[in-house]
Amino acid sequence: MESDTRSRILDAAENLLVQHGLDGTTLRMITTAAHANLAAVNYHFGSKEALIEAVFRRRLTWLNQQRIAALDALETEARGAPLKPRQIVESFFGVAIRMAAENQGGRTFMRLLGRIYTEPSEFVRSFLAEEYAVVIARYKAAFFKALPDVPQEEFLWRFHFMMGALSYAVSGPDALRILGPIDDTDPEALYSRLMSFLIGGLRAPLPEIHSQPVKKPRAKRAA
Amino acid sequence: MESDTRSRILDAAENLLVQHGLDGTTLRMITTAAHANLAAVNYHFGSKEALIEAVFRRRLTWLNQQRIAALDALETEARGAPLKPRQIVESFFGVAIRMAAENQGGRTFMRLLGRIYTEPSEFVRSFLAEEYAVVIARYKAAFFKALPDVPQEEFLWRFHFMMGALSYAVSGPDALRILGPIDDTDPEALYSRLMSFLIGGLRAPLPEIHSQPVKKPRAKRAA
DNA sequence: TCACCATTAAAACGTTTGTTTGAAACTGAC
DNA sequence: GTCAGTTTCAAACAAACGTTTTAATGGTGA
Repeated sequence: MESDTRSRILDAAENLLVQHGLDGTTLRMITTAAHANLAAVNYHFGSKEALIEAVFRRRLTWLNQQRIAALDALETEARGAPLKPRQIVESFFGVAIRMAAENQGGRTFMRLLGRIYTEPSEFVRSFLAEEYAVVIARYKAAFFKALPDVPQEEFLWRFHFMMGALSYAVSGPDALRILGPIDDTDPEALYSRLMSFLIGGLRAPLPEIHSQPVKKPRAKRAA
Repeated sequence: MESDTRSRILDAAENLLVQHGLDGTTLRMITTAAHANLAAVNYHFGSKEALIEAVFRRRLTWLNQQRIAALDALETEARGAPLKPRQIVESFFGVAIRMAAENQGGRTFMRLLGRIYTEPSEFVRSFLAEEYAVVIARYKAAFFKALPDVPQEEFLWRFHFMMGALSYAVSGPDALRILGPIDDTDPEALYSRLMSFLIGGLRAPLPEIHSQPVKKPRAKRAA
């Protein structure tokens, strides 16, 4: 019988981590919220770091599997033909947005993931890189096949920018309050808005890089 | 004579905060790095929170003043005519990117700012909102004048997405390593890349929001 | 030289941190 | 009912935290 104390702790930790950060969240806060004993964390997970890793792995593995499955489906349907850039972007970011929209837990996790992504903590990056490795490779390949004339580097940068936009998109009402009163209660609208923005950014004309010789004098459409 | 212990502490804190976060950075780490006594922080700033606030205010006020000055210059030149959306975006984000490109301190600060922006800590948001209030109002107005048919809400969301992209753009090599080896040593190239992306996202067709009645059945160019 | 002020220094303050301990409580199998 | 194995519990651990205190230091004007 899978102890449900374990998952109560995971849920509580997820909620508190997104609210107070990695170091700001204490084991006592977590165990109190989970109605568990303080020692339960070290018993079930071994250490605080191990708990944090478990919080991320629990949903991130599933998320990236969904992404790969989505890409598989697209590629099967395409029968070897290159995918449209829009399809690729939608499958990658759509899974994330959908996860954030479906239930409160997914929403919390996506916020947490967006926050953690830029955290330079070494133990975080080690398992993040591990979790992302295969999915990034797959999407990189799909993209290069779709747009062979767009330099890999250019795509990676845009992908990176898109991750930033996604992170802020799910960051919750806290960050938004700085800009003034905005309604963020409609996940469907958020999905549409973010997708428009991402596709627009992705298809923007390639920049002219002045630091090194540019092949074509005129900027051209990327997609 | 302005104590230079004070500014040594500010510099050290800036560097350590971006690396370890707000709670992960201790006063002992800061004072050691600044070659100052532990008590110096409480003497010069009063508390750890006050120090953090000083770290942000030192550069953020200047940054937003630059933004307002840039907008002033544009509007003077336009003589009452609406600005181009591209000009507005370039003046807002260009200042930031330029700050990150000019020296190591500016680069560190922009990374720190991008990280802190989504932090739901109350004391952080209170002075962040205060610092951003006027500049946001000015840019909101300029934008509404430039694109009167684009709903305010739509613009705010896109602005928010753009902030996310900027945050990740300056987030440094740490986050990038997840995507694989990318060269981020060229600030000029980064500027061009981000600008292309932002303008592309900004000018994307308005999304169709299905949750509520949409005025126009066909998506139209936002700019 | 003296007194005055701002700054630095070392030491200690009470809390809180993650972790460990050893006993108690519970579980299912025989 | 007993016993092994798992899980929970209260209590304590050393270490590190932000802050405070008190004394020493260094320079400036009278």
